[in-house]
Parts: sequence; C-alpha cells; structure tokens
Amino acid sequence: MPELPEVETTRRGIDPVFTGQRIAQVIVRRHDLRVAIPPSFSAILSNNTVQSTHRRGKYMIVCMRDGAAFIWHLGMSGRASIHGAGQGYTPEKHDHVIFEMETGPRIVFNDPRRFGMMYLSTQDSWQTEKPFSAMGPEPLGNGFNGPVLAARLTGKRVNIKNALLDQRVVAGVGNIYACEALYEAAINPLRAAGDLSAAEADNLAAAIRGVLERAIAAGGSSLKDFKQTDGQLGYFQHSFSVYDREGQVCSGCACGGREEPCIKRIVQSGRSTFYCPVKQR
DNA sequence: CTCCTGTCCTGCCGGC
DNA sequence: TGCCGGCAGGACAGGA
Repeated sequence: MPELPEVETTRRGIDPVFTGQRIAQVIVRRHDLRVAIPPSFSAILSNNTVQSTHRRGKYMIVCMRDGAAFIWHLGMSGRASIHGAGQGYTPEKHDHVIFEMETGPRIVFNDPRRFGMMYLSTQDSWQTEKPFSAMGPEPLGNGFNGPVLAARLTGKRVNIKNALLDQRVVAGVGNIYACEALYEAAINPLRAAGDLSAAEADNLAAAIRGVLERAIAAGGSSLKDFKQTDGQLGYFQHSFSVYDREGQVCSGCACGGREEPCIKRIVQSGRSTFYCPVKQR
C-alpha cells in the first residue's frame, strides 16, 4: 500500500502526537514482522521523549531527545492510527505495536501482512545505514529534476517502469505512482530506462513530483486498507488516470473517442503495470 | 555490477 | 454456500 504520499500523510498525522511528547510505554504485541522488532525496542523508547519525525522515501524516522531513533516502514499493508486520550482502546487484530503517550493518546501500528519494519538506530547514524546509504533523491526535494533523474538512469537497460520502482533511482515511488507518472509524462513503461531523452527525463521528473504532491494533498490513496491516522480514507484513488483502470478509456489522449478501451494491464517483473499505449510512446 | 525470480504474510475477490 | 487460485501498495536474498 503505502508509497511516499501515504507515508507522508501518516507522518503528518503522528507528528503532533509524537513531537515534544514523552512516550510512557511501548507495547510490542508481535515482534515477528518481516524484520523482527529487537527485544530492546520497548525499553529504549519507553520513558523517552520524541524530538522530531522525518520521512525518507517510504520510511519514517522518529528521533528521540537522547539521540536514539527508530525507523518505521509500513510495508504493504501497514497503517498507523491515533486513539485519543479520552477514548477507550481495545487492541484489534494485527495491532502489533502500541505507543502509549504520557499525555494519554495512543499511536497504534496495525499491519495484517507483517511486511512492515521497525528497528532502532541513532540520529547520527541512520542516514548512513542500509537502505538509506544508497537511496536515490527525494522527489519532492529542491534538487530533484530532469538531469538528476537522467543521471540515475544512464546505462540502465531495465524498463523505465521497473527502474522507477528501484529506490536507488528515486526514493518513495511505488507501483501506483510509477504508473501514474509515466502516463502523465506520456512515456511507455516498456521503454529502456537509459534510452530516455533529456526532454523526456524532464517531463518524467516533473510528472513524478506533480503526482506525488497531488496525492499528498488528497491524503494519499486508499485502495483496500490504507487510512489516514484519524481513520479517514485518502481519496487520490479517485484521481487515478490509469492505475487499476484496465479496460477503461483514458481522458485527454488520442484514443479518447475510440470504441476500444485504451488502458491496458501488463505484467512487468511480476507486478501489474497500467498504461495507455496510444498516449505513452 | 545489473537484472530477474522467488519469498515473506494475510485478506479479499472472482470463478467454479 | 464453500473452496481454491490469483492477486495486492514493498523489499530483499540469491542466482544467472
């Protein structure tokens, strides 16, 4: 589920509950996620005060006042929800980790498929560790543009769709937004990544940024299970141009008036790609 | 190196 | 109604 917009939506939801507040207790109900939560997780974070929250790609980083930090990835099916101080709370199925704040509210991590991750790091070292040390640029950052993207694609013979899913090329793009950005940039997902022209790389970088920004503004996309931290659904799924729209007619392209629906679904490296072969060349 | 396949886990949906 | 296969937003290991 969660790609950059959903993770950023989640981070914005938990930030006011976390930042500047003390965690009274961390309850780990299940430690056997995709990567096991370490035994010391609760002890290090309980009775510790949160200094700040951050996002890098699809990861959230929560920094503590004493220099510790923890890394949080929502996997495919994870989400965070906030239960207010006055509300009762009974753990539901797949509620794996509960942060009980000193002031009363709880932040709950629910993840049916358990592909999510939570692990410990430090404020000084997390950026140089595993996924982050080789991670590509932030697509919403000032430094992301066509030339930067083109440089990351140089020499790559994989198709551009799969290249966009590679977090070393650009951070935070997943299956939905890769499809949507390629559609907006009118680039065929089967094209070799290294063969894009400078102009196409410009268009693609702009499309990635635009799609992600609009998705964040819409509170993310809710396909099956994603919800914002207050339980509201995101609504960017209503704005998809091609994703999950196989057999429909896309808007604003040369095929618009045809009887034959233009949006196709193909499989690339085992994952669905949706695109319009008329618009995307 | 690069690239592709299989795997982790649960839930849901469509077909029979 | 019930069972079964296929599929799902991600990331990583291992092999070619």
